[in-house]
Amino acid sequence: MQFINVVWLKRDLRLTDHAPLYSAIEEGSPVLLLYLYEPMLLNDPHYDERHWRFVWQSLEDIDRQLRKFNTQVLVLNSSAINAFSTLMTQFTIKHVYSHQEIGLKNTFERDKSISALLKEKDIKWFEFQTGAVKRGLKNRKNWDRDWQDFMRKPVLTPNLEQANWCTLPIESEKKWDIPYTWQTKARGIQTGGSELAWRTLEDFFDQRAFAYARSISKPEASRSACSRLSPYLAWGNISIREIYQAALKHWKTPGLRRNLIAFISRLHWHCHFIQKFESECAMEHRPVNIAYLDYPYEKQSHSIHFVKAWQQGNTGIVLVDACMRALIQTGYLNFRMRAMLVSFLTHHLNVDWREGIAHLARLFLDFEPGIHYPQFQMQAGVTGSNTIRIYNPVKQAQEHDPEGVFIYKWLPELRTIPVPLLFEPHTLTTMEAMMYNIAPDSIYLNPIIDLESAAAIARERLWSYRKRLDVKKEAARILSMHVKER
DNA sequence: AGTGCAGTTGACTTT
DNA sequence: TAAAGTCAACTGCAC
Repeated sequence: MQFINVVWLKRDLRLTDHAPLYSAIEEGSPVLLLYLYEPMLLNDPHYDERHWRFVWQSLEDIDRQLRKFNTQVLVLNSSAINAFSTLMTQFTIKHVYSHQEIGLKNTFERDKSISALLKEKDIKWFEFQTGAVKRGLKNRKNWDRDWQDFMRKPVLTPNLEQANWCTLPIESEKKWDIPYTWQTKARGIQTGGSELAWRTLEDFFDQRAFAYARSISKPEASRSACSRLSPYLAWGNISIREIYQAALKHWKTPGLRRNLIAFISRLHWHCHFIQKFESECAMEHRPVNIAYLDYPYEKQSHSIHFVKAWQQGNTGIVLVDACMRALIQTGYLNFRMRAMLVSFLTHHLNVDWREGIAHLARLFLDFEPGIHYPQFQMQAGVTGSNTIRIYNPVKQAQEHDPEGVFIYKWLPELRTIPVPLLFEPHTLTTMEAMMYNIAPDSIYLNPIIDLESAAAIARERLWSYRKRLDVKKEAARILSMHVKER
C-alpha cells in the first residue's frame, strides 16, 4: 500500500501560513488533504447551516487553488474515527498533521480517541499551535511577549509546487451530496474562502480602516469600518499572523496609526480569550466562578417565553430587536451590540446564560468557541471579577444610532416614528400611535419588560450576589490564573 | 465689580 | 466594553 501523509483540515481552511501542510510537504511522502463534515458537529446546537456553507465555500476556494496540481481536498461526511479507519484500509498512513483545535468538549474528546487510534497503529500525529495560543499553559508569564514574537515570525508558506500529491482514493466523497443550500450564496451573509479573506483585508487597510476607531461602537457604521475579517479568522481562511503582518505594512500611512493600534489590540485579545478557554475549558458547562452555580436565575418554565422573544428579536425593545434581526439575516454584529444582547438576556430578563449561549453561537458566522464562552460569561457577570455592565438599550441607541438609521433598517414597521420617539415607542400615547400608524397590539407599545425597573432589579441582584464570600474567593483564584503576570 | 445662583462639566465612586 | 450618583470647579447671567 502507498505511504501517505494526511493533513487534517479543521478550522484552518487555507493553504498559506500553514505549519501542518508545510511540514507534511517537507516530509516528502504523498500528501492527502482531508476535511470532515462530522455528524457530531452537524448536530451540535452551536452550529448552523451558515457555518457549513462557509466551510464549503472555503473548501471550494482551496480546490480552485489546487486545480493546477490536479488534486483536491478529500471531503467526507463521516466521523473522524470512521474516516481514519477507512483511510487506513486504503493507505499506509505515515503521519497525520493538523493544527491543535481549541474547541468544545466534543472535539477535544474526538481528538483524544483519534490520538489513541493512531497511537495503536503506530502513526505519528503532529499537532501545531494555533495562533499564539498555548496548550496546557499554567500561567501567563511572558504571554504578551510570546504573542509579539509569534506574530513577528515569518509566515510558513507551504511550497505547493514542490508537493507530492496523493492520488485521491475513494469514490465515496462523490456519492455524498452536499446540500444544495450550502452551495448557494446566502444573501447578506459573508462568503467564505481565502481569496475573499485577502480581498477583505486589502479593502480594509486601503479604505475602511480610516474610520475604524470612531465607528467600532456604532451598529451601522461598524459594518463597513470594522475589518469584517472575523469569519475568515474563525474558519482559518487567513491566519492571525498574516493579518498582523499586513497591518504593520500600513503603519506609516497618515491617519491610520491610531486605528491600527486599536485593531492590533483586538488581534491580541483574540488569542487572549482563546487562551483563557484553553486553560479553563470547564467553563463550557459551568460558570468560571463556581459560586455562580447558585445564582437566582429565572426558572426555566418562566424564562422560556423571554428566551423565545429574545431569540426572535421580538422583545419590544427597539435596539435589542434590531440587533437580533440583523444578526439573523447577516451573521454579523459589532462587539458592543453583541455585549448588549447578552446583557439584556442575562440581566434585564434574568435568564441563565446557558440558555442563550448556543443561540448566538449559531447566529455568529464567526463563532469561535474560545472567544464565545469567556466573553459570554464575562458579560453575564458570572466571572465575579470583571465589572458588571448593564447596558441600557435606549441610551445605546441614542448614543450610537442617533439618527435611527440602523433601527429603521431592521425594524421597518417603525419607520413612521421620528427620532427621538423611536427609541421609546412605549411612551407614545394611543393618539400618537394611531397617528404614526402603529398597530395597537404592536410589541413596541408594550415591551415584554419595563426597562428601567428591570435594570434596577438586576443591579441590586448582581451587586448583592457579588458580595458573597464564596464569589470573592473564587474570583481571586481565577484572577491569579488568567491575568497577565509580568 | 462683586455676589448669588442655576446649570454644566469632569473626575471619581458606587452599584 | 456600563450607568448612576456625588461633589467640586466652573460658567453665564442677573442684579
